[in-house]
Amino acid sequence: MLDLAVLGLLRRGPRHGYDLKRQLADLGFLRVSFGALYPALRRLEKRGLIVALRPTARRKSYRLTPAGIAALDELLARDDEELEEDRRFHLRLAFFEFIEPPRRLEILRRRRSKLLPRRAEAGRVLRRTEGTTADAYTLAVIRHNVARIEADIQWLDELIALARTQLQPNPGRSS
Amino acid sequence: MLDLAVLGLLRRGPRHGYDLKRQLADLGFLRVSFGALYPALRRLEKRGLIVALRPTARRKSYRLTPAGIAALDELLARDDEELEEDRRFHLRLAFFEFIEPPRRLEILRRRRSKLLPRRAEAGRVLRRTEGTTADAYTLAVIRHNVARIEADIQWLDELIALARTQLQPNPGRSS
DNA sequence: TAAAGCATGTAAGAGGTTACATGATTGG
DNA sequence: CCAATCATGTAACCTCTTACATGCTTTA
Repeated sequence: MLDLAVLGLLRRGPRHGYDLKRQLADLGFLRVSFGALYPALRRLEKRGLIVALRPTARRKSYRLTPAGIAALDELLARDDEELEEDRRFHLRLAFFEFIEPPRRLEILRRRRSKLLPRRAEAGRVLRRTEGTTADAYTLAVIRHNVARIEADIQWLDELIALARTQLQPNPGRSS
Repeated sequence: MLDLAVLGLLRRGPRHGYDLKRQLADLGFLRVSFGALYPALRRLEKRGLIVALRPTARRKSYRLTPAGIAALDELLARDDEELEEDRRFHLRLAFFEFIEPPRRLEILRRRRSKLLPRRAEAGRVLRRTEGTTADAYTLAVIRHNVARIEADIQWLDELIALARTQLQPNPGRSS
């Protein structure tokens, strides 16, 4: 999770630890402490996925190695996860620029197929709750859950359509 | 995090571990493994917050103790968190039925004040990206981020209005 | 009665948080 | 020059995931 985030950010260009933490927070859904970040950078460096640029200065910037790029590609392609589904998906989304169009389509479709049963379950919960004496507040929360999943599915449909056009931008012509 | 979720679910009535895992998954944003859940139950039992009902049967159901209710109240009231902001908020929302109306209003307003700078930052990212040669895809993702935060803020405003009416349901009368 | 699902649990290892320690740089 | 912020790092502790082990209950 953190590895994926760090490799993805470094793919955009060299960064130092302090800066990475800031950008991680800017993603909105991934905050991390220095006690997690610095050891993670050491691990990645030891595995040869990143290298420190100026080890002697005040700041220690890191750059992705070819092996790091390959590792990022592998992490972005993988999708067997059970836990942390939502976060991983949003993280992939943040780094979609580094994913090939055909793979994007796969990821979006898989995500859609995971949201469908959730919408069904959320709908069941809503119908079940509407029959009880739950207060207006609890109902609003449940309704919002349904609406949010619904909106996400619709948005996914738009992205899937867009991804399909990007698959063959100009049929009949080259480039 | 897990403690809060378990205590909240048990506040609705006695449950056993296997069932708790299912209901946790039904919340949509919190999946947990048995290797985390069962030790967590033991910890909570050792702290006197929950008690096992029928320790000899196949199923081991737990019930909240008065100390458990107090601990839940304390966890729901607390809001100093930096990490896991979004998840904790959604968890609180799921257990809003156990929070006093005045406290609800506090929580919603605090959440709102945390989303505002995020919207600002997301907007900056969008304007910055629109000026570059980013592909339609990346742009759609960024636009969606802005739209999602915007929708969340609007929804919060509705909930805040609702919470205010619940504060004094019938002004002028008692109960 | 065999298979599938229910249900609880433990051990090893990975990774995270919190708290602490340290020093450089910038702004008042 | 002093305070605040930038910046990196370590150690203790805790919790989670993964993998494994075990036994009960329902269904075909």
